[in-house]
Amino acid sequence: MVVATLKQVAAHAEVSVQTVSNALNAPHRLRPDTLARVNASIELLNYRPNRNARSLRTSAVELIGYCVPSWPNQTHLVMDQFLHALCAAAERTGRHILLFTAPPGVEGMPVYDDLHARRLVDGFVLSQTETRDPRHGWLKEKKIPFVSFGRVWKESTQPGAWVDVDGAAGSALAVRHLYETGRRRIAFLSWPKTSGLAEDRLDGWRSTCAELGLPTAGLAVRCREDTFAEGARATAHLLDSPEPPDGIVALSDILALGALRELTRRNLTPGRDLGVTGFDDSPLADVAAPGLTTLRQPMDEIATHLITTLTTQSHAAHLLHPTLVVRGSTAPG
Amino acid sequence: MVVATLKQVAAHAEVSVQTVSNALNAPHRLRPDTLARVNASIELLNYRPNRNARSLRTSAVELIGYCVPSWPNQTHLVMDQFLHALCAAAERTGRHILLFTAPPGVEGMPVYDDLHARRLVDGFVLSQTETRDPRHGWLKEKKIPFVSFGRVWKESTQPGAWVDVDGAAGSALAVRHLYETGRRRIAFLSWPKTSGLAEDRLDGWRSTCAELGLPTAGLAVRCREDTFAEGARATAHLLDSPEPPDGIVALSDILALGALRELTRRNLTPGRDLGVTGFDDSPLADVAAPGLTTLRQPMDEIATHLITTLTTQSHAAHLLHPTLVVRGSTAPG
DNA sequence: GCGAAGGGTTTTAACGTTCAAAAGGCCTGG
DNA sequence: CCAGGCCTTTTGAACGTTAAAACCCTTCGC
Repeated sequence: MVVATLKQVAAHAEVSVQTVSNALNAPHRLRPDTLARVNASIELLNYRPNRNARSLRTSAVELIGYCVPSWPNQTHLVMDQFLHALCAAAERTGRHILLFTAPPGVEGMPVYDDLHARRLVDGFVLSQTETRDPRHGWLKEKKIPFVSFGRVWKESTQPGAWVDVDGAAGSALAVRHLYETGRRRIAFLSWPKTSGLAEDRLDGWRSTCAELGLPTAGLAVRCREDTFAEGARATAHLLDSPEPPDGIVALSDILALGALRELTRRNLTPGRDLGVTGFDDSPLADVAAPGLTTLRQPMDEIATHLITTLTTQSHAAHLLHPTLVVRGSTAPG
Repeated sequence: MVVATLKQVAAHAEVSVQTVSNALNAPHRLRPDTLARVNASIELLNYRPNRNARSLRTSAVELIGYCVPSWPNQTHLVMDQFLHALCAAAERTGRHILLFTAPPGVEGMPVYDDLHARRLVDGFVLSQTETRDPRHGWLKEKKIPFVSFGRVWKESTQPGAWVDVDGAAGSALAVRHLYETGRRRIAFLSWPKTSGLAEDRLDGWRSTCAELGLPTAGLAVRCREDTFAEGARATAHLLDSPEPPDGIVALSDILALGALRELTRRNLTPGRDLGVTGFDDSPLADVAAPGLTTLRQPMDEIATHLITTLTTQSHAAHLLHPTLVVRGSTAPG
């Protein structure tokens, strides 16, 4: 069956084309009986507005671009959660997500420009934000709408709107939870200093420990990369120290699982002998045994804020809070 | 800067609008000097064709729909790889991927229909195919173009085109690799019988063992779910049997990692004492220690076939072969 | 020298929708 | 009975592009 057009619906309902258009976009303008008649015809002919014609006329495509990241060495285990949430949020406003690939950083900007100039998308959601991300200024200068998932760190004035999750608050939650389950020496597994994300989460651990009067000296370990082996190595290092910790807050689920593995290897029981927490609530946290206590990013909230910020063109900043998902790895000690 | 239109380029190059259009879509029709003049104007005015106008006229949007899956209990660790490959393949033909959400199974079909009827997409890539997937027949009846990632199992005549990876061939590769590294009792960690995927991979293990004269009796274990704990439990069960295996082919990387964990717990060294392989080459395989030997899905090839099959509307079937990625977990025993 | 053929370019007419403005209908009040 | 105003509906044009036909000019064959 070929799709019906406005014209055909109009002919069937014996009104003008514009009236049918109004029935869809401004029903209050129609007399109730006309509206009913038109709607009946719409229903009967199974009419669906042609999005291309609409976009051509209104010059708004209701499509949001998202560059699908390809990390050579970093794993992104929660990308499916993020995309699902982003899609759902977009659909709640009648929009959709258009995926594309582009070189990382500022080299990719011509691709963004092209997509926007050719009217494939109205704007962009950026992720994988880096310190002083050059993409922000570029897009702003070209007047291309965008919103960033992730703060542009260390900048007092942001060139654009952003949404982010408070990593420090996340660490604070983890530390307090470990404290409440009886731990008093809480270590932190981190990454190299180059990552703004890592510093944020590390700061939260440090300040919360200070507030609770807990020691931090010698309890922060930097892992070289995000692997099980590095998490295990760092944990081994901590456990072999004169004063081993009784709790570990890890910067990622992967490091945390590495920690769990090291505990198991030493015949220590995670949760009982030592509390361990991860970050991001990746699928791994659930399939691990014991389940990994971790900090869940509020994906739906993030996505909703991203979409509304982008579509209302507001220059807002949203700092959201992660929530603690408690599983076996922090069973009361 | 407001984007230029064909009209403006035409005025600038002192030709008609259609000539500019031809310069882009059928340059051979123009006299070389005209073409050069038009191209110069295009360049100068930074002209980009408006996709909406084009689509309206040609009724082809060059967008492919993909329903972003949300598995309640199954993890999909290679989705980012898949999406990246799919995007890249689409872009190679000037197309893009449009993401959307829909209820699983046949309940979601009205969403597909709507997207197609409103001309947001030309067709769909389906994934998460199930046994006798009802979506295929539904789409075929509505004449909505689609291609499926995953066979509709056990059907002799498929209602549509598909691309899939030969799981049996994958298992065969794993078994032979373990055989060549000296293992002679090779077990298989599987899932419940309900999964066509699992049966395919299991069959490959069984037949290859038969070919090599290896035993299979008592060496296939079904895991209840895809978790580390189940993988570990099954492995423990195997190791405790009177004749323990010296190799394990697991249906998934997660089960394989569960197996590795159980080995470590028993102070066995994966790779030296027992060879273990996984499936799918998820990021975990690389971050595990030792690295997990696993079967990589040829994502780029899959994506390329999906896109070309969909866009050429051919009724083709492509069965692709996984490749073995050897890491430490099968170091020669 | 004239019709045919053909390459190159322009003209005309859509594609399906919405915007702006005009037209029509109906009621109210004088 | 008509002017004025409000509410509903129609008309005309436009969004930017491409397909098809028409047109012009040159070249070719006889």
